[in-house]
Amino acid sequence: MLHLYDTVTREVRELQMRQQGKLDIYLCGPTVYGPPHLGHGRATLVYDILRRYMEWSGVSVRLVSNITDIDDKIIDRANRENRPWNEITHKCESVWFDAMGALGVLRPTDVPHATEYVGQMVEMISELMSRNAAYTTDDGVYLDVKSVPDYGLLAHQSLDDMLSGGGDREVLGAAQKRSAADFALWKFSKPGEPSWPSPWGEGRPGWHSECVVMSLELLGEGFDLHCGGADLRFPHHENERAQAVALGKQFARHWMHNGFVVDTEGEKMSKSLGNVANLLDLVQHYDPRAYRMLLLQTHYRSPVKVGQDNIDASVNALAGLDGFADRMSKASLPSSEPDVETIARFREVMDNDLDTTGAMAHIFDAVRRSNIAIDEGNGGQASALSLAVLQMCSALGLELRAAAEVDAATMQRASDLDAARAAKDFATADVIRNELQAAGFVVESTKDGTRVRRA
RNA sequence: GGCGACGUGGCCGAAUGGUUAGGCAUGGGCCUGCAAAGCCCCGUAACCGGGUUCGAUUCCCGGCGUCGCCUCCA
Repeated sequence: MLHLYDTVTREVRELQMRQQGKLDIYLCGPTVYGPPHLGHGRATLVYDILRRYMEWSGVSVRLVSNITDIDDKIIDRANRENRPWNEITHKCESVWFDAMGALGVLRPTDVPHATEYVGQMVEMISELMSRNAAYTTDDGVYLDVKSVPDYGLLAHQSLDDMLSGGGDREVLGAAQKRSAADFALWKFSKPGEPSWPSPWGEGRPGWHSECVVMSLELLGEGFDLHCGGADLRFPHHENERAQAVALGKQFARHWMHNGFVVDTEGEKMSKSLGNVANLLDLVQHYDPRAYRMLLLQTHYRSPVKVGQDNIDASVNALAGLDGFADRMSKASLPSSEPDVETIARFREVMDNDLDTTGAMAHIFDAVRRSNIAIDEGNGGQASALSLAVLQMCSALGLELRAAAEVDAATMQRASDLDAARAAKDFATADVIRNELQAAGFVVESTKDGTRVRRA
């Protein structure tokens, strides 16, 4: 049984499912107005790991993750570049899914777009109006947060405390708001801006309204888990929840938030600080699995520093694992089942708040035990352990790669090398090895012959 | 100002009131004709000051430092 830290209760507790064996998750997706950055990558990777682990555990997962394809930022960019706004959103969405594909992130089971749910959003806002929880101003429709008694549940701060602070922050929106914490449900459009009809005037939905409508629409009341980056905890998730409460509806029953990606100085990467690193660069310059590896070796709630050293270490660790997969695939081991105890222990570790760092330690341990078994000629043990390793990695979305088959000519040179060694003609053997290495191969001579693979 | 997190060996990064995290890097060894791969070993880690305790990196208090949230943000 998976136990997860819950942002509301601030404790690790069992993740309960409305329906046994079925997990319904809502993950806040991207606003498509620019390229994905490392932070987006972390969030999607963390929940991809959760999803894969649950599915591997036999749970059927429905993962709804939206695309916010109407937003002020999109309009700003369209104006700036003098392009149609939906050309930008289409382009960015396709870049997004390409990047996620490269990272090995499974496509969500549902990808609702905000623009497809505007009608339902208008209905929801009408309901809020009729319940006296919303009001109009010159520039839009706002939720009256005073109508939500436990507003601040996720922020862990009372409304008064939140309003008293803030320092140098500017309260955005209308001066006409009843309270500074009130937020826009509907924004009236200016001429030329994309807009939809509503009883209050032409406009577009507010960000917080999209997710509450789409999550309730697709998953229904009291769905199992709502997740996203820690920066969405407040105000976004707080405000989604506030709307649901004001509607008299039960919202998510468990809240999960992942930690930030920080730069080498330890500061959060954010667009406003300008220290974001583009995810596309990472995916292009490194084995994309390295990012998953790095995240697996960090707890999902801790900040993670992504830098050259870190990525390099992950690349090297991955190379070790791939080398192991390669060794096992060529060792002609007897067939067997994955080692039961090793798998059981893995579950135990993972069920404790997705302890992937512990799980990785456990996997490395199984690799070592498997290597020892093969060195000792215990093929059955080696096979059971290596199958367990592959299964555990796969449960985390980490696909190990045995080296690709090499061409026949190279295989012939490897045989030549072995022949030379057998004849104790080491000079020739060294020449052949140098030749193969120069051609970019890793050459490993063992009792069972020489293994050649691409570096 | 309010709320919260964190400060671990060269780097990254966990758990934990007392006995090995793990990865990467470095060094030594075994194996090997030499390599590579694999395995083994070493590293005398816990920001500072008090306190609780037989015993604290782990709990409490205080300090210092870093970071996050308090309506752009994964």
